[in-house]
Amino acid sequence: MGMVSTRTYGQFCGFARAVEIVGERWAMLLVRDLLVGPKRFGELQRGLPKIPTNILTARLKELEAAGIVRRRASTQPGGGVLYELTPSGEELEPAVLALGRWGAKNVLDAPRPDEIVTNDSMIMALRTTFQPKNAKGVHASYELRMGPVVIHARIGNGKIETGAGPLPDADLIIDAGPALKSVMTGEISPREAIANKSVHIIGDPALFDRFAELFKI
Amino acid sequence: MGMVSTRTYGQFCGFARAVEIVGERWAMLLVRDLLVGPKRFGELQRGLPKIPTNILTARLKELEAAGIVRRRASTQPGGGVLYELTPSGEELEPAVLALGRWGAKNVLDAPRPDEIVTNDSMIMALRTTFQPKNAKGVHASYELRMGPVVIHARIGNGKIETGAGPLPDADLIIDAGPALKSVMTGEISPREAIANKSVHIIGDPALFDRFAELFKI
DNA sequence: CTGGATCCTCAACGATACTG
DNA sequence: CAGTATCGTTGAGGATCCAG
Repeated sequence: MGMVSTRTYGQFCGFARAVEIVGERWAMLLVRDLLVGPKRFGELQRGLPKIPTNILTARLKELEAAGIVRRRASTQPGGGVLYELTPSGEELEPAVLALGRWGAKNVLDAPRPDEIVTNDSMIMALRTTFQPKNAKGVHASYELRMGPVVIHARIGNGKIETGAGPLPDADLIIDAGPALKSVMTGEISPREAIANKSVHIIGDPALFDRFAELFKI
Repeated sequence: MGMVSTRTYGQFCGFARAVEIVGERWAMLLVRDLLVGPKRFGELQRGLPKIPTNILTARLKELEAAGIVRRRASTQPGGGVLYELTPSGEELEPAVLALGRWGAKNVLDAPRPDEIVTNDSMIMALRTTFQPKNAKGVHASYELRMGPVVIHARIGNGKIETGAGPLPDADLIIDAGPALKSVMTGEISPREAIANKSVHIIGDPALFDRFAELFKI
C-alpha cells in the first residue's frame, strides 16, 4: 500500500501540496480533458491513447480521493459511470490555462513523429489562446478542422464557447495543419497561410484575419 | 538508455509538452525556488531537503536542456555555479502562482508530521496570495516569522517586493504558526488570532488587519 | 566545503492479457 | 464497456564515495 511518506514533498505549502496531487503522471492531462466536459472511462482512454488502463483507474481514484473528480451515474442508455470535475477541480482551470500558454509559447515546436491532436487538446488550446481583449463587440463562430479532429467555437460578449464536432452554421470553416500555430504566434500572416495553402478556409478571409486576432500565442 | 518514447504523452499540444517538462517530480518545486532568485546547488538542496542529490542533478540538467534554467559562474568568492531561470523560465510564474493559489485554497489543510516551511515556500506563498486590488495606495512593510523562517515584504504602488531574512525597519513584525493560514482564508479575524495568541505581532494591530486584506486565500 | 557521481533497492509506470 | 491482474522496465529514494 502507498505509504504516506512516498510521493510527498514534506513541505507545508499550498503549491507543494498541489503538485503532490496533480503533478502525478497523466493527472493534469485528465484534468485538461475533464475541463472540457464529463466523460466516461472509455472516452478518457480514447482522448489519451497512450495511458495504460490500470494507470487511468489509479489516477481517477486518486483524483476522486483528492476531491477533484467525482463519479456520477450516467442518465444515458445502459447507464454507466461518468467522471466529472468537482467545483474544486474546475478551479484548476486557471492553472491549466497558464501552463498551456507557457507551453504553447515556449516549448511547442514542430509535431514529433506519431504525435496526435485530440478534440480536447484542441479545445483547450483555443481556450488557452483566446484573447478576451480582442473579442469586444465581436460575434463570430468557427469550425476548426485538423485532420480527423473537428471542433468549433462561438465568440460573443467577449466570451468563448467551445465544443466538439462540426458547426453547420459556422461563419468560417478553417481546415489547417500544424501551420496554424505559426499564424497564432504571428510568424506568418493569415493571408500568407492561405496563399501558401498551409491553411484552407471556407468563408470570408477577413474572418480568418479576425481569428488570428482572437487567438494568439 | 531513455528512449524518446518514455516520458512523453504523444500529443501535439502546448499543455502536454509543458507537463512533459515541468511535470517531472521535483521540477516545479525547483522552479518555485528559483523564481525567488538564483541559487547554488547546495542552497537548492537545503530548500528541498528531501530531494536526492542525483535527482537534483538530473532535474537541473533537464531544465537546462529545456531552456528553463541556466548555469552561471558565481562572482562570489571561490566561484562556484549559480543556477538561475532563463526568461522562458521566468514566464512560468503565472502558472506557479495559479497552482499555488489552487493548492492553498483546496488542498492545504493542517501541517502533516515533519512537514517544514522554507524561506522560498513562504515567499512564494505571499506572492501567491497577494491581492493587488487591495494594495492601491498602500505603503507598508512586514517582517514575517514562522519558526526559524524569517522573510519580509514591502508593499508599494500596488506591487509587492519580497525577500529572505529580517527587515529592521519593518512597520510590523508578525510571528505566527500555521494558524496564519486561517486568518488569510478569513476563518478567523486578525484580532481573534492575536487574542488567542496563535499570532504574535510587534507593532500596530491595525497593520495586521491591513495584512489580512493584502494577502488572501 | 561545494558539487556532484555511483551504487543498490524498491515503488511506480507501461504493456498487455484477462474478467465481470 | 469498464475495469483487474500480472509482469517486465524505468525512475525515484537513500547512502556513500569522489573531485575541485
